[in-house]
Amino acid sequence: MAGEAGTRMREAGLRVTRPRVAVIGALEAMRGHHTADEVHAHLARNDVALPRTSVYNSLTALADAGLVMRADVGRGAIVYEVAETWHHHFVCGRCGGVSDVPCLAGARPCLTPGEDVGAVDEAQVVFRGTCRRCLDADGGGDTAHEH
Amino acid sequence: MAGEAGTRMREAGLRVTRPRVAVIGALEAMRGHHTADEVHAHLARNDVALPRTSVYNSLTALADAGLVMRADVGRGAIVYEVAETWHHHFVCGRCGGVSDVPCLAGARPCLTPGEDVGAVDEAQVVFRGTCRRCLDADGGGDTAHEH
DNA sequence: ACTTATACTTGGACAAAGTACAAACAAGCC
DNA sequence: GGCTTGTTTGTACTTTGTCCAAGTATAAGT
Repeated sequence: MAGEAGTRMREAGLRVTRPRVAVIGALEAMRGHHTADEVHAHLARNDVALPRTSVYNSLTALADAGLVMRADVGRGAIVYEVAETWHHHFVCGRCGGVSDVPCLAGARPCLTPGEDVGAVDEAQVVFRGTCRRCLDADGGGDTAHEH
Repeated sequence: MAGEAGTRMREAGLRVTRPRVAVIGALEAMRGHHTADEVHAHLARNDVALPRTSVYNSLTALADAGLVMRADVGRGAIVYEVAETWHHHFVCGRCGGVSDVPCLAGARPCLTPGEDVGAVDEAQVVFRGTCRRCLDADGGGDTAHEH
């Protein structure tokens, strides 16, 4: 598992180092979306004492190499996850939870701007609203939007 | 102009206060996308000394009320602009510039997730890539993408 | 296996962006 | 004019992330 990640790193032109292996391992173990700090905490819990800076460095390197997916969902911090397929995110404004939304196209960029703005590498969509759980917990009473 | 903004605030159930009028006025005067700090600096330049906190408060209140548009383009800070029509953003990874991309649908939410995730209020799309100006300035030399 | 170049790590300090809180203030209603 | 309550304001603080310089270890060369 760690060896497999190492191979992918080497293929991406990255050196296989302890922090990177640890970080990608943590993301695989945690599943879902996590901030740099959450990765750091998870590692600390598992007796892998990496400096905060190293976690940031590793995440940046791995994300740039395409081994993990970086998503800014406007929750304050950027979240990372192991990259399988390209997808989008739904953010609940009430509980802050992030869930995946499969990308209809599957490939990047999955949308194109109507105009010529330059070279588009990717289009990230962030859906905002209230998740099903918060909706249910609330009884669905005050759903009075009037944009 | 300020009166007109005041009316809209009152309609949105907000009190019309000096900081809010000043902030919305600054955004109208500046046009384009600006961070809270840029608004603060603009006001300071025009002899309107608001505390940083008040700028944040006002922007948050105005954005929540729908009078200004909040966009997280992952440039570090959130940018605000006066809300006319719903649109998306293109962020240049080289120069950090933000440009508008008209929304094909025009109404919110302009996209829907394929799945049922809850109540979706809006879908914000962030296009990332290299803007035309940077592309031209570069001669298109090192454009080596290989996702 | 030994050596070497250099990519990477590490720690500490730093900067930016935003939030929390409590007291003072003022907008809107009577 | 006076009251109620939403806002403002200033300070302090937290969170998130970057910079730097010295040390370390990876991968390649011999």
